[in-house]
Amino acid sequence: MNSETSLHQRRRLPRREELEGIPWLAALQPIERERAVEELRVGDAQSGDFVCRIGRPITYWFGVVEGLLKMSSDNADGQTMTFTGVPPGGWFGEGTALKREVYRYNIQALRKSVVAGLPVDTFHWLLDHSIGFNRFVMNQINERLGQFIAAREIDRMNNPELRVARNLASLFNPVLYPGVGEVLRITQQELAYLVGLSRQRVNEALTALAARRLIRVEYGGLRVLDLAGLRSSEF
DNA sequence: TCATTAAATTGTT
DNA sequence: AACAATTTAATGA
Repeated sequence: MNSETSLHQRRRLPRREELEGIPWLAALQPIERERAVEELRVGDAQSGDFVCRIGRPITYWFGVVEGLLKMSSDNADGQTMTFTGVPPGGWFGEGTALKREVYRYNIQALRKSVVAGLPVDTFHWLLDHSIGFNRFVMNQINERLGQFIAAREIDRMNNPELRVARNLASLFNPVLYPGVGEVLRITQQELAYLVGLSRQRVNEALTALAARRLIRVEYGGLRVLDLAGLRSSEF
C-alpha cells in the first residue's frame, strides 16, 4: 500500500485550464467568481494519498479536477466499505461543509489526481451571497440523493454485468461529474475496486456490455455509447 | 523526432 | 493468481 501523506502541504494556485474544469464557477457572478478564484487551491494527490479522513475537522470543500478518487468508510471490524468513485468534475462534502462538522468519509486517490479545494469559509460566503451557487449546491445534493437510492439497488444485485453497468452509469453522471465527458479514464482494476468484483469478472462484464454496444472498451478507459442503456439495461 | 526500453493495462486461462 | 499480448510512457541519441 502507498504512503498516506496528505495533499495539504503542496497546495498551489489553480491554472487556467484547471479552473475551466470547475463546474460551479460558471454559475457565479463576476464578483463572486473573483473571490472564489482567489481562495481556490489545488493540490496533486498521488495514488493512495488521502484527501480527507473521517473525523478531521473540515477545512475545504473538495472537487476532482483530474484523476479518480474513492469515497469510503471503515466499519467496526476495520473493514473498508467503498461507497463510490469520484471522477473529474465531482465535488463532495457539501453536507459536512454546511454544518462545519468533521469529515464523515475517507477520500483516497485511486490514481494520481488533481484535487481542488474551496475553504469552508468561502463556501459559506458563496452560500450567503450567490443565488447561482445555491442552485448548484441544491442541484448537486438532489442528484446525489438519486444516486444513493440507485446505489442501494445496485448493492442487492448479484448479476455482475448489471452491477458494472449501473456503477458505470453513476460514474458517467453528467450532472455530478461534468468533467467526465464521453470517455471515463479508469482501469479495469480500479473499476473492480469500486464495484467490489474481481478484475476478471469486471473484464467479462465490460466485454458483454461492449457487445451490447452500451460502451466501448479502450486502453485505460471506457467510452459510453448509451448512457440510458447502462441505467436501464436488464439481463 | 525517432527508436529503444520500461511500465502499465488488458485479455485469457 | 499467473501469464502473454498489447498499449502507452519514458528515455536518450
